[in-house]
Amino acid sequence: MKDARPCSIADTLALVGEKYSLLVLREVSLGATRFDQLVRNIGAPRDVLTARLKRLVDAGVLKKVEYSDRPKRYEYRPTEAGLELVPVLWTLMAWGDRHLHADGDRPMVIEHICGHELVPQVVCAECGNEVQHGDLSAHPQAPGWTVTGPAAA
Amino acid sequence: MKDARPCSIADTLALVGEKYSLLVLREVSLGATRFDQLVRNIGAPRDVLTARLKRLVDAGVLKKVEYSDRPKRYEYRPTEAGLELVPVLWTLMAWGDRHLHADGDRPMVIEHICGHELVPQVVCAECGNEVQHGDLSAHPQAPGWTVTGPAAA
DNA sequence: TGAGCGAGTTCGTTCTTCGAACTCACTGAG
DNA sequence: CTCAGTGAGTTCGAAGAACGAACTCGCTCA
Repeated sequence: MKDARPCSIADTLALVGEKYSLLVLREVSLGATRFDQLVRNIGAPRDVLTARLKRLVDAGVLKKVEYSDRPKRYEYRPTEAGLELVPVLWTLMAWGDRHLHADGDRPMVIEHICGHELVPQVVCAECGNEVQHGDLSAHPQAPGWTVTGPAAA
Repeated sequence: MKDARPCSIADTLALVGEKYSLLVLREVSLGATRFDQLVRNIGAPRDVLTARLKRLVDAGVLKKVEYSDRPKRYEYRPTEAGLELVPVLWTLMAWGDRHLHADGDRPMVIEHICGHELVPQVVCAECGNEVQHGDLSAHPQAPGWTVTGPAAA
């Protein structure tokens, strides 16, 4: 990572891309907000989880909310910024369902309020069309980039 | 990760969630497909990159394409499955631009074919509405899940 | 009085990562 | 022909992170 390109993808992954971080977000977004629930549901070592939670709180992705005075107890809830990251999880889930559980035995199904099973799709907010790889062009704003142009499959 | 919940998010992250893997996908999707380009642009140690590339090829996210016989040289290109993962990158980038570069000095801008700057949005493929956290409900299909229901901010 | 719980902390071992140096198969210049 | 250079890795020792079991601390309830 020494002399890497400046990049918001890399910056975001530096925050939430460590092992377990996105699984923490999955859990808190589903309502499992307490330390021992997270340990159980994610299967992470307690000390690692402690470190991840601290990082996510410091970054403003999670916030600690006191749910008991005496003894002081806190639960972890997603912030607005954290919730904005949740769609990434559904997109990853859909990819995993498609490519890693092609047999159809998906571990979980998400239902959208419209009544259908959620199939997340990434669209351009401006024109509403699905984002296709070939429809994009990169415009570096910072030094360090020499883009060859999107590659074909 | 011992006794974790069965989950396509976790499964997907086990494949592409290791350090550098998604940055490899960023590079190859932008056309930097060769080993030394990846080393330079990502800043990863060469041996780690070797391991990541092998994993991504084995998983069917990348494929090796020979571009020179004598000496044998291969480049790494995204497969169809790999390209399906790319929208995740733009979503992460947008989050980073919004929350980590709030001052506006974004390292890169992506332009959509519609002429506007790309602002990716995750929608329900069925009804076309933006996916809001509160509009979803989880339906576990496998044992190991006890969902409390979506949490509020 | 004493078991139990939630939320961590501690600690020794094991697994990864790091980065510099090295290898191997060539190519192209002198 | 020789020799510097290049691309794509491999090797290796040191440093750092993850693992998991055990322990602590504050408190509650029987």
